[in-house]
Amino acid sequence: MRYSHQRELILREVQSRTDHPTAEQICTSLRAECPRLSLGTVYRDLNTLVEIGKIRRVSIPGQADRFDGEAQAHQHLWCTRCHRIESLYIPQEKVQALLDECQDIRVQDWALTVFGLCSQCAASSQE
Amino acid sequence: MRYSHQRELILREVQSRTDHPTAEQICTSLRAECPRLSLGTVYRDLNTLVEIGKIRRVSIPGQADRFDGEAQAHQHLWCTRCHRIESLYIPQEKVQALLDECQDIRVQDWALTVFGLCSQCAASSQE
DNA sequence: TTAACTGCAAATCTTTTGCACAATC
DNA sequence: GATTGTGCAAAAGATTTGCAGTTAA
Repeated sequence: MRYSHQRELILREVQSRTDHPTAEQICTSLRAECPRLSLGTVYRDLNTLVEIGKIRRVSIPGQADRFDGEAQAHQHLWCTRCHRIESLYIPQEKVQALLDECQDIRVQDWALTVFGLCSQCAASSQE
Repeated sequence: MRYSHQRELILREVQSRTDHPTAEQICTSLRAECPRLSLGTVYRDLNTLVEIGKIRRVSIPGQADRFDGEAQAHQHLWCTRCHRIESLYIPQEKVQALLDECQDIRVQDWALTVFGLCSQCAASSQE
């Protein structure tokens, strides 16, 4: 794979953010320094970056995919009140204990998404 | 909510199948007994049935949503070889042990999707 | 009778793709 | 110079929605 200015910008943008942006949000932000950047290119480069394992895709039903600069496997919380995505870091051995149940299948990857209230919203909802 | 013939048909169709059909597949099947059934109605009724907890939505990135007549929480395997979805039944206490890690958030629901080879494909891929 | 539900078609939203041009190696 | 990547616009795919007519209570 050959170097590409756009792909590098997109990678840095995703890695520098913790808010799990969509392709559209990434494109809008980057147009400040790269006005000609097209949404098609952003989608193409994001797909490439996911394929080579530099970033991760976070899918929430009914919404545009979001992207996460944290390359290692972890989990996500979709806050049903403030609609933000928060990364969760459940210890790998706990996840492994769960996947060990899958005896006869061959696990390649997995995704755990929790729906509920993030710590802030949970705290503010208490009397 | 008032009774609806279409919604009842759709519920029975989803409950009677184990292949996690898409809205389109459900619509096509049901047109045999309800020729005028429209895809819009199928989507509307599926959303309603998910909301009231009678069925579950299964989302795989980049694909049309699928629906599962098994109302209770469980997990899914997306076979990367034969592209079928298989339900997994990991014991609740194992899942709970994992969710117990989420101390400060309030869990309402969760989805665990495993990507890999189903038992059939895993078996046939061995020498 | 009236409020909810449906069929139909058009609209919306997300993502991909074809193509001519530009950038990298 | 050959090939990969990009911008642009159009296309494709999934899902929602407006509206007029139908149906359940």
